Amino acid sequence: MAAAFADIILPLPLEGFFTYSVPVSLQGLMAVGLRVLVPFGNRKNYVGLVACLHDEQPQGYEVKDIMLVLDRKPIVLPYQLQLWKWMADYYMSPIGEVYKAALPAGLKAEEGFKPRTETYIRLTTLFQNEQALHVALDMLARAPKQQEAFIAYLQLSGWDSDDSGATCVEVTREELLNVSGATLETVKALQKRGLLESYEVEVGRLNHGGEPHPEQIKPLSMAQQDAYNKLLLSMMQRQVTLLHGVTGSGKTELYIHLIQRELEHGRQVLYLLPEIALTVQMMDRLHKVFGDRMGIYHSRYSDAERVEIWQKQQSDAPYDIILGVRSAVFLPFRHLGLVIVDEEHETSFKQQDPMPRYHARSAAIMLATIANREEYKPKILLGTATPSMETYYNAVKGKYGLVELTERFQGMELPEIQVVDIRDLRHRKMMRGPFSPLLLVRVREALESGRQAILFQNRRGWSPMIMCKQCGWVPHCEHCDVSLTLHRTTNHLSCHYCGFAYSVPTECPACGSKELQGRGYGTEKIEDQIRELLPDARIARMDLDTTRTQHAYERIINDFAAGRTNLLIGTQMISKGLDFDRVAVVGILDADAMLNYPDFRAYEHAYMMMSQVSGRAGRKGQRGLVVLQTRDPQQKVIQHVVRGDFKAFYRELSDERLAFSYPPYYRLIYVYLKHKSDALVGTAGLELGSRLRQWFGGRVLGPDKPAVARVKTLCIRKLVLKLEAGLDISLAKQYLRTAQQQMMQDKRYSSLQVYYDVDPL
DNA sequence: AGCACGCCGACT
DNA sequence: GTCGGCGTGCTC
Repeated sequence: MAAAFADIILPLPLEGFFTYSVPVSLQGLMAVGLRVLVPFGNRKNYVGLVACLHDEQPQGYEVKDIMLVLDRKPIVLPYQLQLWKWMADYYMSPIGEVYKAALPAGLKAEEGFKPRTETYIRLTTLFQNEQALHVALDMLARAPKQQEAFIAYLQLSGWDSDDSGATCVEVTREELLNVSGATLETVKALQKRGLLESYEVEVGRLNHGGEPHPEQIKPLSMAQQDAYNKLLLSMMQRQVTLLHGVTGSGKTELYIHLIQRELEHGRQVLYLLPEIALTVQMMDRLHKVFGDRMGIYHSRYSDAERVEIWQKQQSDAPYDIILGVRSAVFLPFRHLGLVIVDEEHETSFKQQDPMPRYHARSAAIMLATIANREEYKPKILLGTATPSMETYYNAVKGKYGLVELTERFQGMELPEIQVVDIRDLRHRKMMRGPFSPLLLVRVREALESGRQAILFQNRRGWSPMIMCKQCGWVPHCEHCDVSLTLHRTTNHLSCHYCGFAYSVPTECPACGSKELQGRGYGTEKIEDQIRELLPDARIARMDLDTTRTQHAYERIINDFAAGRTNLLIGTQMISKGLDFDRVAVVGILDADAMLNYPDFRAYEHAYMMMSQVSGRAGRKGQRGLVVLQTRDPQQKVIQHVVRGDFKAFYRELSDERLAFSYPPYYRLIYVYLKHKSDALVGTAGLELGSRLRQWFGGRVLGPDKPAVARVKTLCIRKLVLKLEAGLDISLAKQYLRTAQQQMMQDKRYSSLQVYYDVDPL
């Protein structure tokens, strides 16, 4: 009965499984979903995952033995493996890459993870009596810092002279340091004197206290209650429902009621949020309601914490709710009832750089389709104020249910949007740098009346390029075909594609001129210029550069939310699901940059970004204002944003998408070729193109050089495949793979990289 | 992805 | 004559 061979998934970018033999001694321990240690190559060992057990003797190579079985019970459930396989197949990515993305690193490492410990401080036994303590305090008379810290310890521990000291409260070292203001050195000195000693206690990283307070669930407004009823009805009829609610309509409150309902039925909830929107604000709000029944799965948390969540979800007492980012779809659920994908339109739900390039929304729908099939089919709720084209299309066609919330909670009004023609103003010399007079006046008014303002410029750095005034020379990256962005705060030029930093030249290497000037505006320059115009403003800037460190992001948000800063400048980071109460004015400085982006999604993304950032304006009591600066006020996307008319925008854009064969009417697959040699990647592109045209005919576009044709010293070609609805997509992918394999048999292409982006954003 | 093997340049 | 550059090919 016991199987002799096991197909193993290894954390490598290699296609398929690797077959190992199961030594007799391990045969009783084997099961699908366990981790095993296996040898690979000459000297490497890897932690792999058992995908399949069988008795089929592999041919053509010598099979190696599994060395060790690392788990008693499977850490990956059968339905999860099924999800992995779907993902590998659908997104054309090796299953090893899916394995790498799915499991936290600690579970793939050879040495297990170490439990975290906390350092505690206590009195040594010698000093656990009143008399000894007096001696101790006398001893410290000439060491005031130590005495202070010692007394602080006694207070914290609740040491009472009536008491023997045995019932003291335990004190962590960190707590002592925080409360007493003493340094680590001082405490160590006390240990050296033999007064205090430290000890380690293992701590769970989870369960930070706080009981559920179901009474805190707020009652729904009339409009919300109506939507709630419709949601329940829709979710009975359809697997996926879209909740289309304007910003500030109180979608979160609806989610809370739905989550509560799932918990009452004994089912689990997965609440997915985009990376950036998963803020302390949102975590606090849900934690207040659901307490320890909710766990958080976040990339800003340490890997060890993610390992613990994974293990807890495997245990008999898992979290009922997981609030998490994209990768939380990989967590094990035993009785999933509902997946909420909040801010459904957010592009960060699609993984871009390391493979697999998966979309968490699609993965969640697949997850619900295959998980717990026999008892209950989980439901999916997609929530947003600006649905993606794909989702809205599915809702309009009736594939998804659709529930709308059209009014803001408590009758708050949507902001007024004023369009400003900056081309005209520039002609009349009325612009102050990047700011129109209207914007400046309104921002100044807002700040003077104790309210706040946000300036949105979707470009970080000082200026996106510098140019020689004499000869027009522009510095480019050595590794990528892009101009370098000037960063003045750190005084360097930076490539936003590979991250490489260069020093700023003092003179033009082409003509020797010393006049190099920045062209265009990034957030740094905006900050600098507004500081000059509004010297009293308390300004904060939020972009990739100011949020590099651990808590910088939270600090900036909290400072602004609390009013410690009153003018926030930022990139698209500031448009995402943040609630502020005092924002009177939002300025969109350069709408055209977004609209002119060379990509079929440019209008969709521009509409989303502009409406989302506008939604930050105006909350309690006062209607907000958005100043939208553009060179083309009649531009149709801008007009739709001004009217806040998503449906009209959708109709118009979807007509265009149909006419030009783009999603949601057609599926896209991008094929990328990369190689050091531009000539080689050029011929490879042409060859693959003609091979693909044999199968797909006119559905193939390219090869083309993408806008940035070289990244990290690799030259790139891109082919686009447009597949109409109803075409057998898995067959199409088979053709793709076959064409690639056939071409790669040519030895010239052996070091050519080929990869795919299915459903690109 | 690693890692080894292998074939050409500048060093003790 | 050797050390080491990274091109090529393989890993159950």
